Amino acid sequence: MSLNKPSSKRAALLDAAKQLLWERGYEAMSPRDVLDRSGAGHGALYHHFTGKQALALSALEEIAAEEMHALDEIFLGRLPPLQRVCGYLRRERSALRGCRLARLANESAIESEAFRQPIAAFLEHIATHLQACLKAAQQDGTLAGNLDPAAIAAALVAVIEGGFVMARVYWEPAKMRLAIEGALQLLDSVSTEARAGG
Amino acid sequence: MSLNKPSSKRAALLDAAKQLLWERGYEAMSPRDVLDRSGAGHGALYHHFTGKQALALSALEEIAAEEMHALDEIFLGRLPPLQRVCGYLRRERSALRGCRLARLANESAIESEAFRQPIAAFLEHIATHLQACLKAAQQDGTLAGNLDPAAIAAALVAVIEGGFVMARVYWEPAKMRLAIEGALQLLDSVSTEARAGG
DNA sequence: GTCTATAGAAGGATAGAC
DNA sequence: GTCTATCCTTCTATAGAC
Repeated sequence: MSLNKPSSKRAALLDAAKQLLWERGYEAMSPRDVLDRSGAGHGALYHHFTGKQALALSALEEIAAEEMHALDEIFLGRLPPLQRVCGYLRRERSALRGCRLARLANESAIESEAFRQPIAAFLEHIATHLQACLKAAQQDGTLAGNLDPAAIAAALVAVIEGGFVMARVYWEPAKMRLAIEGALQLLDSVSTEARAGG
Repeated sequence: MSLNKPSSKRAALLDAAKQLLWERGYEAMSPRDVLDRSGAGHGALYHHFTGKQALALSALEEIAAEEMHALDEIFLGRLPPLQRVCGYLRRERSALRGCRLARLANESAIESEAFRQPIAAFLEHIATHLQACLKAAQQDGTLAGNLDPAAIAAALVAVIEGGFVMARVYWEPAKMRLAIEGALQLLDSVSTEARAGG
């Protein structure tokens, strides 16, 4: 407690903001909510950050870093490229909670470049991984060569993000799984690998 | 002006609400905004509706009806089934504005069944049309028979909704088009029709 | 049916003590 | 660095006149 550790409340504020951004989004996250959950007082917030916006931005950047790191782990490994794609698509997700980053796509704050940046970087990170796998699959002959890897990667990212939207609109996680299943069937049809299950 | 038309402000309120729901979403749409835009006074709103929620719900239902009707027109006609699917996917959209209905997926109000209903009905309407086309295509032999129409339809809906999200996150309408292009390439690869341009 | 006046609560931030 | 006290604005709704 009396260790020489500066700003113990700063981390608590960031943690609370990260949770609330996922649960409620940016506009619906009030400074009061953050304070209650973090246990910090009003002063701490405005000492460490210029305001709600700056706090949210720092939180967003941490979230993006965490998620991109998690992605790297999924795409690591020596599996055949299309199986890595499949592994990403089948990844366990809490569909009803929505995408931790892209859930903010429809907030008015998204019109700010600074706010958009970490979210776009995250989507781009997914697309880059997918595209690399698709190219590798084309080179080793397991994926049809006439497809555009960038376009297919974008479509797959859209299936994931759209799947989150569907799960929430129907309030049924299975809807997201169904959409992903459809994407896998299409992908399977254009691949020449032995079927691995699905 | 002096015609015997009851509640002229009711329609104005609904119109304003329909616009604002698209532009800002539910929580960010304040009664004040609606009044300013509609030209109605405070009293008119609370006379015709019990409050903001009821107004938004009525507006949502009108929006869903309009959009479903527009869908019916797109899927009408005598084109081959896969070309109708293609026509829907290529439909002109204002990507940066987001989906008029599903843009509300991440508002906390979505947890209410009544709020969800018109939005889910809209997505279901799209999926139903798509699924019918895919089944027809399988029957006339232009689509691979091993695919599950329900899953493919869900995947295509997800591509559209996810495409909207991507366009807004990147603030680049082309991102949505790229995702749709990827879906079309996949669909094209599992169809046996002569290429119609892709 | 429509308006103005008003109200209680919450949002977001500043000032200044400790 | 952290807290409490305070401030102004906006949100959503009610009351009651016209």
